[in-house]
Amino acid sequence: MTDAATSSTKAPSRIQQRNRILILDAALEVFSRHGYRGATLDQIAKQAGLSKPNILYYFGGKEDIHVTLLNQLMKAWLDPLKEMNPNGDPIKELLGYVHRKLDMALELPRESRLFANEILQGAPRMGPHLSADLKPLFDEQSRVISNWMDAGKIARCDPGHLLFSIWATTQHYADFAAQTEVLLPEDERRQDGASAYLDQLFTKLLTP
Amino acid sequence: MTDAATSSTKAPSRIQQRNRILILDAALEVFSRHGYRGATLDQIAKQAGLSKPNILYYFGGKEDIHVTLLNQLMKAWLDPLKEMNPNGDPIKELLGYVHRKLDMALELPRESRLFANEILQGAPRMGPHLSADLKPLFDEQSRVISNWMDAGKIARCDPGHLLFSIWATTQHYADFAAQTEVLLPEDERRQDGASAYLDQLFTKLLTP
DNA sequence: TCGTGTCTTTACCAAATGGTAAAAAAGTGA
DNA sequence: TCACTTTTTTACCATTTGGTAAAGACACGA
Repeated sequence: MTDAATSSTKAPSRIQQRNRILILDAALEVFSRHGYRGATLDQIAKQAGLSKPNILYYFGGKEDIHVTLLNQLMKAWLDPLKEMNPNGDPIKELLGYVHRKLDMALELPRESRLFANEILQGAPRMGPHLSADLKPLFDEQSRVISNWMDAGKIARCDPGHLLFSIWATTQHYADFAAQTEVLLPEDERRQDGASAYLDQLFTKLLTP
Repeated sequence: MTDAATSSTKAPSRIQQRNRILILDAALEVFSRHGYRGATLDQIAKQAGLSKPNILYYFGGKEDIHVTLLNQLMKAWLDPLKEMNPNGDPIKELLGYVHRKLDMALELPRESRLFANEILQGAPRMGPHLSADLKPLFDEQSRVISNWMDAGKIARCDPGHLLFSIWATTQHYADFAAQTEVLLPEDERRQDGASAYLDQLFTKLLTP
């Protein structure tokens, strides 16, 4: 057999599991910093502590690794949005989403940067995913928000742009960390600062 | 003389001016899409309609082109922030800044993406600039905003995070355009949508 | 302990990449 | 027109990059 990556046949061995995780973790680090074209297999190999040919034993190639990461990412990206409950308290639901997103950005900055890099480059490998997976969910949740507004439970605003602004403000703390770290003195950089501010921002917007 | 880029001696010829602009414009296109490492001189040369050695006649190298772009960018980036007038009407001044930033993002998306790429990668070439140029201005304007709050002219909130959220929401429309273009149907993608929404968002936040 | 399949390394490639040398071409002023 | 400078092209080069072939090393059940 030439490729351990083909999950077609049988269960992966202990070593396979460990090394695939090692590789994906290293690749996440490198891709999220340099983008697809800027990343090299040698960097990934070094970061993973494996040789380059060994990496190509587990994955079909550079693109294969990148695609695998992007697929994993898409799931983690959509889940918090799905958790919004149409029957819950609207403001609580939306603020809950804001905080979930912020926590994700702060805890998984590499994933956030990987996503940002892909979109920055025009989403060459994730365009289809966006249309097929994100778009329907986006439309659905936009309608949920719209209904809340129709019911007078939250102030009226554009639901789409509302979601954009939630994404923008939360992911900013991961994607632009290099900037915020320069601008905010270390003692002001605690999570609660951002958390409290975003709470205030969106509470004021949504309160009727 | 070996390098037309050395502005040391005398005024640049018509051809020099034209070609340097051609190259920088092409480089902006390529760097903003692929980041520093992902961009190649061949791409830039092709985009500029010049040969690679010809490009290296005008610039010392890949890094030189990139640094030149980054320096130009920093100026354009700081100017809108400088325009905030401490003696003007606070809400008007801040909303004005929001709109200036949004206009910039929509009119100069490549510049915005170049900046985003650089920060995403950890600001390896712009860190010093951030500390030396952006930080003082950031601190100064934070203080101006703080004073407005002390005077009771706008609602109290964290000035630093306020600026972050302005940057995040406005630049989102440039940096994540590939995403918004998928999510928003063409007829809803007009600038006024974003403009009106951001106006509402920050007006509500700042109104005491 | 042996054999069979799994994993890793060594030694390579062809193409791409940033960059250079030097000659040819094109301007330019007298 | 001629000398002189500026600009562009052609022909390279060393290194890096994604990827492969094949031989070794290793694990593990019989």
